Amino acid sequence: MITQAVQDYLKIIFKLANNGKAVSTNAIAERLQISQASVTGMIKKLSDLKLTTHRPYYGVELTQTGRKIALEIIRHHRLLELYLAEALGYSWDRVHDEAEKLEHVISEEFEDKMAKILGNPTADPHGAPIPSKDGLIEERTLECLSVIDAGQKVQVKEVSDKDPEMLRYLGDIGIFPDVMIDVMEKAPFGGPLLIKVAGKEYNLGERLTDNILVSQTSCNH
Amino acid sequence: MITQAVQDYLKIIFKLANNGKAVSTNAIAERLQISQASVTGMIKKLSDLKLTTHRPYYGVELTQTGRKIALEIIRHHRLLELYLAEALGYSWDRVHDEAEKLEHVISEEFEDKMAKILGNPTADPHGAPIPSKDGLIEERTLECLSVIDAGQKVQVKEVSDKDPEMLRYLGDIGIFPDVMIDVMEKAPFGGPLLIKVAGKEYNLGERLTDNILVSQTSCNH
DNA sequence: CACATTTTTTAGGCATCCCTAAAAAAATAA
DNA sequence: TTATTTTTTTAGGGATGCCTAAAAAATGTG
Repeated sequence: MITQAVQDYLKIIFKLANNGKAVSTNAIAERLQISQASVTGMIKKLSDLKLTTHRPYYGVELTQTGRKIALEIIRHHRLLELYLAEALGYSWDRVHDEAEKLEHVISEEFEDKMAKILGNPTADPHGAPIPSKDGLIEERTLECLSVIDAGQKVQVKEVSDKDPEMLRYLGDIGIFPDVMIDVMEKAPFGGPLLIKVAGKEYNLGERLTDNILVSQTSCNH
Repeated sequence: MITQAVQDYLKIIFKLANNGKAVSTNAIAERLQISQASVTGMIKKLSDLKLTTHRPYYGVELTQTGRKIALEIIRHHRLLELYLAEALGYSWDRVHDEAEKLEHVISEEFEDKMAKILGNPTADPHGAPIPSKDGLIEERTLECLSVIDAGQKVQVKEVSDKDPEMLRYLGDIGIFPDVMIDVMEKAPFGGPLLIKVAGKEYNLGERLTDNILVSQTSCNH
């Protein structure tokens, strides 16, 4: 039985793995805010279910099946975020928590109907790619705004959906996916970044710029 | 903590109580398809939580708080059914199962947004009344179509949402809430009812007519 | 290499909510 | 009233998924 807990583990393992790296049980525990011992137990179960492989003191990796399920949940989540924003009028800082609960219970039919109504979208309101129905996800190599040098012009591709307060601020200053940003100045030692968006200048701290993913090649979306 | 199991118990107790009658643990067990012993245990817990009162061998009743929660869940369910039908294009035989899962996880905000989009509706696609936000539900005294005598003209008010196959058949022959039905003949001993809907005649068995609620005073809806 | 630190696992428990089987209480019938 | 039947409860367990505390394995340091 694929319980909600199992789904959450698979999802987090997928996200932490990034490009297929093995994930420490430690990292999983921290992301899920549970004890390390609990993770050990669950990982054993997941591996019995052939959803993960585990080499102790090395890390956890998803199997083909585990990855498929993870992507299904992520598809649910991101479609839901977009649907909540578009169809129900949610502000983009409130979609994450609602989607987090709904993603585990909606049916295939619900998923398909949302996708159809939204025109088979490829990105959620925060710019994150929506996996396709058959488990493919766009791989992109984006950079944090925090590592961009002064004088560069970049395009916002994605922002973190975790912190509602941050999202509200970003919305206030007009930072959304696809928006162009001029990096004017960069203070040393992780100091703030002076940027220009839509003609206005702002100083952004590192906690913010770490959560904004951009591409320098302003490839058209 | 109001778990999903608790919500399900409260909802079923409310439905079985009908007009505030005490409900046997037995009846709850049957409706929830679980053992009687399990119900006894849960009822003890619900009563500890002050959500029900229980007099052994007499029955279970909801407290004020228990009733409030039950109506909240029922409101969620019925709003969801209507939303799924109206906004997502679900057929009316498929909304129940989906709503059954979603009702436990949607937020107040989701509830409010659906209600607003739907124009604060008062009935779900099967005609069942939607409780108001503050926990009031329309009380009506309807009759089963199965008890109506030949020669009567009645208005459909509500049909059971439990059996998808039945709903598809009812839809096929044009029986929906608000539709008028002429009862032409009534065979004795629970025999079929000959009815006329929209100019066409059909023989309906008791299993069907027991699940169609009508009013004789064709009060305008 | 031996010791300390970090990371992970094992051991033992707890809460929830379900189960079966047996006992007890109430209702019904002879 | 006594026996039978029905209904409900008690007793004892199981699965899931979390916990803390202690043990074990790997890694880093002098």
